[in-house]
Amino acid sequence: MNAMGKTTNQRGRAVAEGLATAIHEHRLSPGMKLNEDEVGEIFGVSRTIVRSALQSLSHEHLVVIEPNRGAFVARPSLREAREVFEARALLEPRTAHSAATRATPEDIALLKRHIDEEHAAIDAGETGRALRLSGDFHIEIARIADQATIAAFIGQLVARSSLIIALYWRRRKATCESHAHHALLEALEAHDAERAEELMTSHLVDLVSLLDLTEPADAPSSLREALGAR
Amino acid sequence: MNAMGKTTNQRGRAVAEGLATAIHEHRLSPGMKLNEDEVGEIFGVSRTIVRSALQSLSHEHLVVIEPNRGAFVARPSLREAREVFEARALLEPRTAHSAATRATPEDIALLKRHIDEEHAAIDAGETGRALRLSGDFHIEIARIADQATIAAFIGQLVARSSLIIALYWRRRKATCESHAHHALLEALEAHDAERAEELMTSHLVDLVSLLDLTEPADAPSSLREALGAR
DNA sequence: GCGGCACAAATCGTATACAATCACGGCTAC
DNA sequence: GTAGCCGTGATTGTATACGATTTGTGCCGC
Repeated sequence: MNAMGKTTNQRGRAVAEGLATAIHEHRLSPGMKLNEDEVGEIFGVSRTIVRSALQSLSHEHLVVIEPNRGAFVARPSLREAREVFEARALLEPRTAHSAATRATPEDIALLKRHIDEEHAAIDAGETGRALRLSGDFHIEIARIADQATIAAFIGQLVARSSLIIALYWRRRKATCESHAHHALLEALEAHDAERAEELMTSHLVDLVSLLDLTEPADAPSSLREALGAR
Repeated sequence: MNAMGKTTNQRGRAVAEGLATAIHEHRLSPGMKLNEDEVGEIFGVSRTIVRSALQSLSHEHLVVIEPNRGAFVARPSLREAREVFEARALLEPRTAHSAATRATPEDIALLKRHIDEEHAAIDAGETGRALRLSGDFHIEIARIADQATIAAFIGQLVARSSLIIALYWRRRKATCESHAHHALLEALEAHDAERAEELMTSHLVDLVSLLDLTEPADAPSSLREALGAR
């Protein structure tokens, strides 16, 4: 998730990424409790490592740690949800602009493969994986823009978006945004920076429009489900 | 530092903030080694806590943890320095715009007090404290904009800017930016969002112009100084 | 005298043990 | 029958101990 070369904490990082991926793929739902012993046993590490991973994720707002109560998958509030997408609207269009001017043929090829994978996942009914790949597409664009700092922010926002989608998605239809990604790809390939910026803006608007950011997302029900689903 | 309600890790958070403040005030210089035992002894906590704090700071890019070597105060590269200010240029003007539309009389009063403190610190020759307050001014504006997510990003960028200033500041003259802060305050008070946005943009440009982002900041010399200064 | 190797000291990485806190159950009293 | 209390179990918070890795030093050979 973190774009920087954080070589530290080999194992802790692995656990954090494992959990993060599970969250991205909606296999861990918002509100779920993350028991330290249990997570440790699953990943074959000690609580020390798990603790480090959880704190790391807490710093990315994917996990909330309540003192003496434990770690839970975060449940972004309505307000937080709006803020995250406002931040994305501020960062990503400009980043797409930069990416369009810098994208190399290799970058384009990579993005193409990415979209193909996305389609394959959708066709295979792996909605979780499709969702994660969909997010990775945005992160990849940020990487192409060659702005590690902004890319890191976008990475975090995309990750949080996954939680927001889990909570506030209107209907259960699959990600219908692959067309938008394809259009973006074309703009990048043509080095049409203005168009890429506009496409990204409208893509994000579309995404938000698929969310229901008016009511506070049935708090208890989802929680019970999640806990019961273990 | 972190705008969110991170109630976790009471003590670890305290150590992290202690170290962060020291970094902001340039009492800890880039490259300095942060020995776990030593820090633990200073703050009266175990290595466990120190470790947690250091990892937290590493996540904010204020310290770099090299595997099996330890934690060091980060030394932002030239490239990273440019990126940080590009990110600020992307985030802060728009944030100042929002802040101008939302600022309450209380907010204005708070900012005024802030500027006064800043001046007082400068007059008293406490350049470290002045520098920190100068950064806090930007964070306060982000807070007024009422966008916690973006404010958190700006907070991190401001913190990193402190390290960048420590490394790349051209001459040793004190922060001459208080005038810019005053002008910003007036724009906010007048709810002149456009002007606030422009002022923030030019303020950041001015800031960068005071840095020397052309040469890679004498790496060894500064490091030796820092380590020797302990 | 200089380069390279081996050993020793220091420091980090991880696991484990213990203490503190919280959640849940049953119990009693009203 | 219900509300409140207390004990027990489970889970987190912190410290410490031990193993792994690195860095510095001294010795040996060249």
